[in-house]
Amino acid sequence: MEKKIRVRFAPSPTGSIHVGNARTALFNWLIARQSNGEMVFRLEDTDVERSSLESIESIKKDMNWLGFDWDDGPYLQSERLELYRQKAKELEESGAVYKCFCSAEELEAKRENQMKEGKTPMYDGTCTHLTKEEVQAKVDAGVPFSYRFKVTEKSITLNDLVRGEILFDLKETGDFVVMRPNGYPVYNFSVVIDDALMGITHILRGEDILPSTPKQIMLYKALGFDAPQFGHLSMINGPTGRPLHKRDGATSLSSFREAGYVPEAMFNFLALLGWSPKGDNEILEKEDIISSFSIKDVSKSPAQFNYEKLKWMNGQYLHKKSDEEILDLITPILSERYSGFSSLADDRKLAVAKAVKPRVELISESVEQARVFFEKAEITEAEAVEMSSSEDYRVVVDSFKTVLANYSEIRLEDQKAITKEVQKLSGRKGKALFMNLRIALTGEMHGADLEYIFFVLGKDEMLKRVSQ
RNA sequence: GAUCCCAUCGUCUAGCCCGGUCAGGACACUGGCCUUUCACGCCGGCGACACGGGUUCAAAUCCCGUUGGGAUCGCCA
Repeated sequence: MEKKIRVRFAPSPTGSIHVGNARTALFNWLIARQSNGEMVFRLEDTDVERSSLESIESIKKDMNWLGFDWDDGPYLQSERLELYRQKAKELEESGAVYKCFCSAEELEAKRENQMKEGKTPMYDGTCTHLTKEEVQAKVDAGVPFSYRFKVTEKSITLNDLVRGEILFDLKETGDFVVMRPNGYPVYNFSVVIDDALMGITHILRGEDILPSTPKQIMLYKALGFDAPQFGHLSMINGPTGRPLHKRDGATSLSSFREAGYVPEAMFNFLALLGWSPKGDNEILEKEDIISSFSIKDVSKSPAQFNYEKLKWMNGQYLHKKSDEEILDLITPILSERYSGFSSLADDRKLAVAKAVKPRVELISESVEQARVFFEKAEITEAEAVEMSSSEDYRVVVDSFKTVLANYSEIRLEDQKAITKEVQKLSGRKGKALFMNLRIALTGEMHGADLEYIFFVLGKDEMLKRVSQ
């Protein structure tokens, strides 16, 4: 029987989740959920300088928002330091790693030199040749040291889940550090130990770490562990076609949440970033994505983050929502922006939601789309200006006032009858009737259905507006 | 410089493994329909196999090369 799939999401808590990481997390989560597997949540906080508690909270919040859950963790690497140190000692005993006394400055200088000479920068092996006595002497003298892994293999083959077989030439790979002098492990070391000990079977991650995968494979071997299955996902490009960068606009998950994107849309969009479903339909429910996702259908080439399409997709999800759901979403933003919103009766508020729904792709756009219900715009459009000074306009408005006098309360279904009466009284119909009414009431030539405008504005407000 | 990855409409992609369909879909753009306006929706249009060789009756698909883009080479992750 196949071993149960166990994946992990292991961000470093150095800020809010980036969409690229979110996509990676999603793919891992998907293969776990579709196979009754497990998800481990681990925080790679070995970089003391950049890690923060706030970041951890914001990551959890983002994950919850998207609907990712985990079965194990969160683990903090900073709490497992003893483990890494112990493993480093074991490797030293087996001869897989050795103490390196070179200082950061020396190494930096050497590296620059190698670059200048056009050579591949790699460790020159200075400390490999130290005798036991020399090592002991330096340790006694208190010279700080790191542990370096001795690369003996000439090449490594990786069978990548998305890229197939890859052969790495290790001739130019120098011995690399696994433990820093301060006792903290380097990424390559702690991931391997944690992934192995936590029983991770599949690792889907960005292709930016593809080049360090052979190092990790060597570490697995040296430590006596079986390596998991790796799958390297392509990078995500920004609108310029270059890797997505902060200057391209929003890149953190939280910024999308704050901009009014709904999690279903984000989830769907992220899934399509490199993966494509079998059929023609791209709007997919979470359950559909879970059941149909396959790592085999993941693209090898980079995907560009298409903000336009995300927005469209968000609109698709918004349009599918009930009026009540839309009302819940727009209430905070509209009550803040328009003082009149809160005092509206519930059925009027719902009418606003109904009117706004098909016209927005982003909840934030409801401010603009609902404006008509709270403010009359100045008539600026040339054609509107022209119409509003016509004889038709005066006649329609006068008739409208007359008809309105017979009403006290306006119900949603009254609009038809009212306009019918205005038509009879004014003798105007079609555009001359409806467009003039619209302009008189809203100041604009386009916007929500008159039905909703009549209902939400009510008699008094309409009278006020047409007299302006 | 070295190692590795990638290459189909403007963008994301299907098709490639097992050569033969007008190279299919989505966003964007655009024409029309629906609608008392706009929006939504529906129907259509525009638009791509990076280049060069080879194999073959036939190549987006198989092979070789070229070019272009990207990642990495760290005591960051």
